[in-house]
Amino acid sequence: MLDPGWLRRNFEEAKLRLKYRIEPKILDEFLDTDNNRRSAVTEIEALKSQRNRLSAEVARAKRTGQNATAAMERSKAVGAQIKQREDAVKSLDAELSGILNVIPNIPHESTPPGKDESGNVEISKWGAPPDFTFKPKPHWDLGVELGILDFERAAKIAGARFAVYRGAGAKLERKLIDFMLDVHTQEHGYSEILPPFIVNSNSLYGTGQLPKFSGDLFKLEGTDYWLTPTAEVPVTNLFAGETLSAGELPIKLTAFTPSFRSEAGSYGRDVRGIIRQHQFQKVELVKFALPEQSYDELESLTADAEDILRRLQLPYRKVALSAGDTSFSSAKTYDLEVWLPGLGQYKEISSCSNFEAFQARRAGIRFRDRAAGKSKAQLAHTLNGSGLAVGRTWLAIVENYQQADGSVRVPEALQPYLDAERIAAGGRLV
RNA sequence: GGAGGAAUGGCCGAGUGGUUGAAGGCGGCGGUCUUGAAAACCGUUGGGCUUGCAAGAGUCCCGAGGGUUCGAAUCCCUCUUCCUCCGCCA
Repeated sequence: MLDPGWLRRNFEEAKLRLKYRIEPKILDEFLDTDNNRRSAVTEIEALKSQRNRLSAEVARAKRTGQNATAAMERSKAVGAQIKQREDAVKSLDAELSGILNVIPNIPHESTPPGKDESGNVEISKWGAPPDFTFKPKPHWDLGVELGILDFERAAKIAGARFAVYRGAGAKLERKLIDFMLDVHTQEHGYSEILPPFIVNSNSLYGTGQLPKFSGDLFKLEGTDYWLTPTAEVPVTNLFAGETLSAGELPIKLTAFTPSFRSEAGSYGRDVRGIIRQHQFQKVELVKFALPEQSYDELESLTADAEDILRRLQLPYRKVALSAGDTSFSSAKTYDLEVWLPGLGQYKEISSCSNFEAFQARRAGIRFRDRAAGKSKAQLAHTLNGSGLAVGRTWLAIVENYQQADGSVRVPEALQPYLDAERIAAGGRLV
């Protein structure tokens, strides 16, 4: 959520900077509703002030044994007026937050202009797509042939967009999680969190998935529980409603969780293989930072995610998303895209964003800088990025490291984890 | 799942309808004293919103949301969380 006061005072600037993200009409609605609300609030507070004075008068009269009937009558009348106006304020409040809830974050000045992915800017490229002496297979063929991936049985027990990993395939997924967590905790200075995989509405509201994107989520029937769509939700909300001290920032957390997404509206997209699933595993990086340091922290967070790709020797590129392609709550986002030989294209494997105070304002994440003599709590900046999406890393390895004989070489960095050099026919680790 | 109990400011803890945004203590900050520190003493010490150039003024907040009342931290209802006991369970 944007700061309504800032939006009011910088209205024209906001309109300009949000031009790729939202209809200007919505911002006009904001201004109207905000004006109406504020005049209603001013009016109601004047009435309340009057009532408080009358109540004090009653108290004084009763204490000295005088008749208080007149003041009580007047106070009662004022009370009736307040009640009436309160309903108006309540509905204006609801209207205003309804509007604020659909206004996306203001793009950072370094975010490229553009209304969709055509405005994205490639920042860098690392590694080269492997040169195959044979026609590389997509993982949905190779994985099934190796017996490490089973879609048919997954469809039987759950449905489309689910996969069963078997043998070396299951172990590869599990060890990738270990590897990523180890690198982030031991080399990059993150603390590991194992959060609930189920969250409540309030948490989803705090990070911005609700109220606008409920259709993308799985809700547990008859409860206020939702399957978490990303570890961003439980981990960012870890400090919801808390005031941190400036000295402990930045706080760097990493978490493994499965992520559950309904993928409503993505029918026909990435239908083959495990690129887009209802459940996928992910190692997430989350940071809480001081406002003045958050853009440096975005660079280092992105570098931490890139480091996993480099250690696995997977070719990738780094892309700055355009204003229109950046997600709702983010002010700036880098996507890391890994090369997939089966698809013959780069595909998103990590999305690293700085949300500035957009999530912190909703979730109530503050910090206080006592040392600097500033005792007033300010909103922290929140950031996150995948470090990495495990399922997509799995398939990137299978496709990039495939051999002419149909086996898959294990990346050097993972060999100690898998205690093997190759995934051979029949899904055997050798 | 059943039966009880609890929730007050950074922390502990008073407060059962009328200057209580909230006693007292601890902690924090500033000061006096001291070569310095400690102790002692004095002072100070939450946040949101509205309004105002500002100083200030107003309003709301005692787990959350409703209600009763001229007036609610105090009374009533619903919910949440925590604790104890019983049941079940990895």
